[in-house]
Amino acid sequence: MSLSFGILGFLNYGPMSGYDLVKSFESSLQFFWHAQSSHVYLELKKLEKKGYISGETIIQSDRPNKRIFSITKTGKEAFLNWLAEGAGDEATQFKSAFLMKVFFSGNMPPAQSADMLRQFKEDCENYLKKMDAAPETIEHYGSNKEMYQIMCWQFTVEFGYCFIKSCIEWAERCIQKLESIDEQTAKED
Amino acid sequence: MSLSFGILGFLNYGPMSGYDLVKSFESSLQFFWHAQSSHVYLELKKLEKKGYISGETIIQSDRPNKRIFSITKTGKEAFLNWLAEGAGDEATQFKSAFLMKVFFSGNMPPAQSADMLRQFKEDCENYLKKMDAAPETIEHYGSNKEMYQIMCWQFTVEFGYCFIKSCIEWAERCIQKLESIDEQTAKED
DNA sequence: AGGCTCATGTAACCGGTTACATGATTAT
DNA sequence: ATAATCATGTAACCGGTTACATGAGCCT
Repeated sequence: MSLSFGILGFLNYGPMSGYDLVKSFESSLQFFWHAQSSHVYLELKKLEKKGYISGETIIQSDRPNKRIFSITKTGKEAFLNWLAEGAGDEATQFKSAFLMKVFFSGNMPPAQSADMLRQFKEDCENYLKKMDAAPETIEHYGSNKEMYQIMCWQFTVEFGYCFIKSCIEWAERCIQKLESIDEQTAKED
Repeated sequence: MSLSFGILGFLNYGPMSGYDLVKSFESSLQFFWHAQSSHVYLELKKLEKKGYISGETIIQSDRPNKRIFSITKTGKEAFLNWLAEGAGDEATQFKSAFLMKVFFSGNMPPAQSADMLRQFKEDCENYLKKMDAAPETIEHYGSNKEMYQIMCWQFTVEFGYCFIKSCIEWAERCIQKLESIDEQTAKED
């Protein structure tokens, strides 16, 4: 469901091909929504059937032909309705197989749990570095409307940034606690 | 996939029925993994077929009969292997339809975006309250082993706590920014 | 010659959700 | 009476993933 609204959202900025959409997802939403190209094309078909978008084939001589999709009036309405609905309870709910692993990690030696968390921390740090590499989203803006648009994008970036940072801090605290009980256990033996 | 490992994890603590499992999920993992009862029963069937668990029917006179499941040797192995695998890259990856909405919220008036975030903040605060209501997980522990087990559970609780708190702070910052541009826009008119 | 970008798809599968069905006992 | 708890499932569906297929042009 959400992928289709993501597609509508991008097409609302302007017409583009399935290929372009995949790129757009990769370069912006990828932090909290990964889109497989196969899935995008499938969803485009469904959206076209529903009349939310309309596709136009463009014949190219030097490159493969492509289909450019535009959002229709009904599509725009559906998208705007989805936005206006606001955040449901899914907002506070988030699934994580990793946390489930942490929950059950009492079943392996503390040292191993600590290793897992160290790996997690490292992954987070690498993620942070990747984010720092491309910070130049806001630089200058013309109208207020444009600034507002960019601001909303920036909100999600900030969220990701804070999230990852708090993950690292959390992992550090956990590791420390695990190390201290590992020492205790060693003494007891 | 992950639900089945969650089931194995609980059964590794001791035998229980499908109904008990649903309760266990609700009372502990529910923050980051919600399990539908229908799904649990389906998964139990699959796990039994695989030989990871074995069920025994218990006839009750005063209540409906039930099936108590125990983890088998191969099941235990599978579970331990899953744990030992460590956190994959899914750990840093997290999906959120809500953040997608925020990303696209430049398409509705700033005041409406602010409302959405206020709602989100409120939901988070309610969640926090619910968490505070049941903090008495750690009280006293016998052995170190037991303490370690509880510690791992506590890690996930702490994660949830920090996560929600940082969500609230983030939302506050966003709302403030939105309010300031809303004032500006009002002046321009 | 080999790999990258552009470009679009199909088929099988799977994990999970929603809706529905049943029915006894126990507590209010 | 009525609601809640105990207890287990089936069927339809859906969103998403994985693997696979194709093929031309461009850059090194």
